[in-house]
Amino acid sequence: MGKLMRENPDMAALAMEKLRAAGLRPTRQRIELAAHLFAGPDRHVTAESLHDEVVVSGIKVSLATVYNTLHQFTEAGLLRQVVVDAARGYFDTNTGNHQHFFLEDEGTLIDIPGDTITVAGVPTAPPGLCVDRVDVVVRVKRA
Amino acid sequence: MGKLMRENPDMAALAMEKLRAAGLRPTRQRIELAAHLFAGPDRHVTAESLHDEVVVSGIKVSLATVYNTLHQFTEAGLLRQVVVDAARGYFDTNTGNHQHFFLEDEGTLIDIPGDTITVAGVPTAPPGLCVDRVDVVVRVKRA
DNA sequence: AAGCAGTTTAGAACAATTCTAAATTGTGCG
DNA sequence: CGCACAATTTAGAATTGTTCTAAACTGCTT
Ligand SMILES: [Mn+2]
Ligand SMILES: [Mn+2]
Ligand SMILES: [Zn+2]
Ligand SMILES: [Zn+2]
Repeated sequence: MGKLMRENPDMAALAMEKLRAAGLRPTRQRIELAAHLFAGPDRHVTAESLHDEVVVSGIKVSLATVYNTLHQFTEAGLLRQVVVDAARGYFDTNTGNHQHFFLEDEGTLIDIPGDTITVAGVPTAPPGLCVDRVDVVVRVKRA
Repeated sequence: MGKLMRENPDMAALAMEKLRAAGLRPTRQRIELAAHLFAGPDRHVTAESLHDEVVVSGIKVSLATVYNTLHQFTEAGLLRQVVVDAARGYFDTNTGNHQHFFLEDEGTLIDIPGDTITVAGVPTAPPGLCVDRVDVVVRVKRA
């Protein structure tokens, strides 16, 4: 069950579709990255974790390109960033309204569906500012 | 209105008290840092911002000591860390239950009192884990 | 005052991320 | 097709925030 695009024309076609729709030129690297990110269920990646994964799958991509691509995908609305760790940035393929468990020992994220947690009483933003987003992070540890 | 401890024996005495109570030897550097952190209203600092501030006030402290001290204060329960930015760590003198506005353009934090926001429906932690804390960050931008 | 553990520090080391400038590639056009 | 050119990729250097190391220093006890 190889993951290379050249062995999965359907996934590649879908990825190219998605890239064109986002106004991004479908290059080998972007197609492979998009296939890894969007072919299965939602996921949370780090630039480095995604890079390792793609490199192992046999495609040559530089880490700089992974960073570029993650940022471009984010700007295009295909990904969103999640801030839970002051040392690492995470990217999330689930761009809808939802929250996270953060497993501090492992450094992994688990989605909490958007209608699970209710946040009430958020004060109005300070003058001249507006609320961009309300993030809830449930930090969990070994019991 | 100098901020040096040698000009403010009362603040220095209070800081020494606080340090002794926390089991930390009251050194020149720790006294100065504690005075800056705890003499006024609650605040949010970065290692670098606090270092700049203390250096300007005339005391010689290395950045490494600021990092060491911030971590020691945090372990002692005098500070807590706030994660809002993947590139920088923030420390908060308010260790009680409260939430934050994060001004993404400026990189500054504003406290939201602990009884303002209500979070309901937090699911139970995954097996073998327990909830350490639930953080809410209200990200705000220029209107 | 001396001794010593605890503390500070300069500077090196590290880790994550961004930048730069050159090489490569996708796409439109003749 | 095969060129031309802009868009993209890349290696490697640079930057940034933070931690580490090992040597110098300092607060406390005697
Ligand atoms: Mn205070
Ligand atoms: Mn960093
Ligand atoms: Zn998610
Ligand atoms: Zn706060």
